[in-house]
Formats: sequence, structure tokens, C-alpha cells
Amino acid sequence: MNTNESTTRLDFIRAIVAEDLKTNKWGGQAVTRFPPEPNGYLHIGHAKSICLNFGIAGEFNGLCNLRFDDTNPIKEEQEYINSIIEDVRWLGFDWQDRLFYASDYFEQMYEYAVQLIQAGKAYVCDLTPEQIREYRGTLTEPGKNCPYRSRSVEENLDLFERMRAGEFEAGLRVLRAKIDMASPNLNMRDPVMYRILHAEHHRTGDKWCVYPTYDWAHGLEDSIERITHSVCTLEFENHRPLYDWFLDELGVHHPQQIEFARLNLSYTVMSKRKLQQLVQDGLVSGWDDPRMPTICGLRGRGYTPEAIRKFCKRIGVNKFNSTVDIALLEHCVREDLNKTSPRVMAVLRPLKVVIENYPEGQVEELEAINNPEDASAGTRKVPFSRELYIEREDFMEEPPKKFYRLAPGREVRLRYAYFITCTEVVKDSNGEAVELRCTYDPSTRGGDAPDGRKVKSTLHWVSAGHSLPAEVRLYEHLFSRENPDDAGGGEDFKSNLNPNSLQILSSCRVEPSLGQAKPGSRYQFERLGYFCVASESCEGKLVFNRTVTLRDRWAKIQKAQQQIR
RNA sequence: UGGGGAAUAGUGUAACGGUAGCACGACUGACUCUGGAUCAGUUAGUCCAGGUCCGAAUCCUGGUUCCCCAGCCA
Repeated sequence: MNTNESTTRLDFIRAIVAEDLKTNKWGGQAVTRFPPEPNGYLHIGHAKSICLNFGIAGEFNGLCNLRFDDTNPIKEEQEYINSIIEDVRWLGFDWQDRLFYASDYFEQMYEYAVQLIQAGKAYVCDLTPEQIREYRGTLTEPGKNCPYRSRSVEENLDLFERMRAGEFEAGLRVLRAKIDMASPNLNMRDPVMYRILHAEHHRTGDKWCVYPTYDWAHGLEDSIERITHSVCTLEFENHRPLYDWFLDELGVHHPQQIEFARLNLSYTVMSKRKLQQLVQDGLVSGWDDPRMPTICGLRGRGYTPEAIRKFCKRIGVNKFNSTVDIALLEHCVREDLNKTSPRVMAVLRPLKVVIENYPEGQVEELEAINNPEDASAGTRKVPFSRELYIEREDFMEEPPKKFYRLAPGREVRLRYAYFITCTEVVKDSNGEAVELRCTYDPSTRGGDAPDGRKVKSTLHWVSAGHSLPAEVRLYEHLFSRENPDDAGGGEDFKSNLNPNSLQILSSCRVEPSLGQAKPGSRYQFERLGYFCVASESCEGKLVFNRTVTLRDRWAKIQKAQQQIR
């Protein structure tokens, strides 16, 4: 709590927690929870909630539980549980022995329901779903009491027990809270507490055929776990009176529900439904496609947990909807990766260079710095020879203004190597440059000229004979529109998919030090960006995913120049 | 047109009756063996209209706009 970063400003939720701690409201305890429903993969929006809940616990010397809200066996699967556990852990959070499941409380919840029935506060209703909707009324008109509302306690008890026993078909009856069918808050118009579902639950099997609804279950889960601050998203604000009502009627431990705005990010979608659609329609390779805003997608893309945590800290917490610029997320990864990733040279679109005055067969091992931001990372040797590859876009036969790179007659530096001058351009029948003939200045070995002359630019390169082939996947934003839902003419968000969101380059060359690069490890390809070794990569076939480009001044100049034309 | 929320530079957020600040972005410039990083600077804001006050983003009144709610989803 007393770190300089967190004392500066408290968001409104932390302010509440701090105040409660000060007044000893919960006996000096702060207990939060992250309560995902295991029906999908976690995304960066969940990370916001995870960082909030675990962050509060960490900062206030409290506890944060990981709890699966598994009250709907039709939608939930073990696969999701596994991925969620992996993702939360990967993000860097620890729930120790407090991994819980709502389904572990089913018996207790059932007893609480019986208690409410006995108190005349709940009843079994035989209306069909359609009828329930009709009886509920509308936003502007009150609902009306259903004919079963006045059933006796005994009959309700009997019916509810038989619901549990499996005597009725799915959907035939429900248990409802008896509150107020005229309430302006529709959630209070006798909400459903239990529905009959003859479905196999991934944890309780066929033990139950009545399952609690969210409204009934969630507060109980919080209460049973002695949660103090039940943090959820804005859309549950309307449910808070109901949350409070259940807990008050039962007279049990009653946490405070606090709502905050969920995260929206530009150039992507965040709803589970839409993400699922992308997966199902095969528009991405899966939940872990590196273009997805899912935690596993970002992980495969090369994002670090540190960067995601930093991002979540920077976006803050508030009560109004907003859309964070994805550039901020990208800034956070760059900031982290700049300090931590080893530099390496890789040529994505190779253009052959022959150094005519360099002795055939000669190879020099030149020393290169692994990370200029971290002296302890040391140096490595990079082989240099007569035939090299440079980046195709680092050469222009007719360079425009402000293009500092290689051109006929121009001298540039090869990083950590020599100054070279382009003397001749070899072209194919289409007039395309296929090879450059150059000379080098032997006195510039290592990259400095003894006579002090300067060059305008430094290029990365690899030795043709020593470099390794690699596949590199260049990723861009998944959508080409800032707000993907902003689609015209009856189209939906999918019409805004960015056709260039994935570009696969299969004839890249990387320096030999990358030969044993392990999947998941991250590098900066000098002058290009941050890349991470793809999970499919192996020693014979190297594959890299681009996490994010470096900031690129030249690209901006180029863009500006194109706009002028 | 019922109820519940919310509005501060382009974006995200501070300021809790007392100089509207920070970050991202954009734009300058310095430096540089990454057109990277770093450093310096510029840009730009209190939804509107009244009121209270020496003083209002903050308090009051009235508007405007946006979000959420009519699942046996969460």
C-alpha cells in the first residue's frame, strides 16, 4: 500500500476498500474474488478485472479467490476451466488454496432456498417461459402476479423437492422469489431462482436437475466465501437491489457489490459472443490466434504478463464506458520488451548483396551487443561474409527525399560490421532488383570510420551462407475500423475485418544464433519490431510471430509523402 | 415516454470549493552504430444554460447526450 505508485491516487473502488479498512467495517479484512463463468476463454477485458481484484487483495493485505461460477451446465466445460486457470496464473496471480466452484455450494444454496420458501418469500411457478414474460410487464407497465404466487408453503416445499428429485421435465416449473411484480426494476419482479435442467454438469454429474440462476447464486457464493467487496461490471448495477434483497432476507454475511465499466479496445471486439463467432466461422485460427484479444492469443503473440498488468494499471477504473486506444496496449508491450528482449538480426524480405572486394571464402565473427538497455546481457558473435542479405525495403534505386538508406553510389553502415557502398544493381527481366553489387571499406570494421566520416543510416543484415531460413508472421489489428461494430449497409462487425491482419513471410533469413530458439522466447529483430518464437517452431523450421513493430519514423514520413502525392 | 447509471484535450484518466495535471497519440527539435531507445518542447479539455460563492470540473436548478434493464444467460 505504501509503494509510491499506489499511494498517489486510488480509484473509486480502492477508495471504498481503503475507507472500509480504516473504519474497520469488515473487521479489517478485504476479500475479493474473480468469478469467471467457464464458458469461454479469458480476454484482456477479464485481465482488467483480474488485476483489479487480485490487485486490491495484494495492495490491502487481503485475499482474492478464484471462483468458477458454474451454474449453467449447458454452456460450461472443463476445457474452459483449464484455460482460465492457466491464464490467471500466467498473468502472475496466485489464489493459493482458494480455488472454488459455485457448484460446491449447490447443497447449501438449496437449503437457503428452502429457508426462503418457509419464510413465504419464494414459490414454485408453473408458468411457461412465454407466460412469465407476459406476466412480467414491460419497462413502462407493471407486471401482474401469477396464479401460483399464493401457493402454500407446504405445497411449494413439496413441489420444490420434487423438482430436485427429477419428477418434472426441463422448463416445466421454476422457483421464484416473491418480491414485487410492480417494481420499476424488472429484476425485482419475482426473479427466477431455480430452473429445471436435466443436464450433466461437468463437476456434479447428474446429481442435480435444478440449477440456480446467477441472481440467486452469485450473492450466496460471495457470502459463503466471506467476500467483502464484490466487484462486477456495470450491467449488474440493476441487479444490486436483488443481490441485497436475497442476502438481507437470509440474514447472512452481506458483501458490498461495486460495479465498474468493462474494457473496450479500439480495433478489436471483446464480447465472448463475437469472439466465439470469429472462431466458429474460421475467421481466425482459434481462441489463441495471435490476433485475438484473448489472454492466450496475446501470449502467443508475444505479449508479457508484465505488459498486460501495466496496461491494466494505466487504463484505470471507472463507472462509464470508454474505449481505450489499442496504441496504449502496444506502448506497454514495447516499453517492457525494450528493456528485456535480446536484439538479433533478421531479414524479412531478403535482397542479396555481394561485397565485391571482400575475399571469397572469408568469414569474420563480428561482435554485436545483445541489449543496449541491459549491459548484463553481454555480446555475441555474428558471422560476416562476402554474400549477405539486407532488407529489400532498405534499398531504393531512386531514393525520394529523406530516404537515408542504401541507393546506387550511396554509402551506409551494416550494423556492427562495415560501411558498404552500392556500385551496381542487378535486375531481372521485369526490372526488379535481384542483387546488389557493393564494395566495403575494410578500415570501418566494427562500424566506425577512422577518418570520422559519417553515414546517414545503419542497416541490419545476415550472412547469406550462415543465416537460417525462417517463417515470420506479421500481424496487424484484427479490424481495420476503430470501432468494428461501426458497419454500414446491414453488415455486421465481421465486414470490418482487416484483410491484412495476417501476412505470412516464408523466405525470411535470421542470424544463426537463433538456431535453438525455444517457443515462447522473445526477441527484438533490430529495426523491425518485437517477435516471439511461435509454438509450432522447432529447430529445423523456425517460426516467429510479430508482437508489435518498433516505432517507425520512416514509415510515417513515407505515409506523409504518399498523402502529398 | 418506467427505473438504474454516467459525462474533463483525439484517447484513457487526475484534481473531492482554491493555479485544470498525468499518460498514450499527433507534431517539433536534440542525441544516436536500431529512422529503436532516451531527452526537451508544442498541440489540445471541464456536455449545455442558469444560479450560489471572493472563488465552481466540484455545490444547486433545469436541460442535452450516452450506457444498462422486459433470459428459465452471466
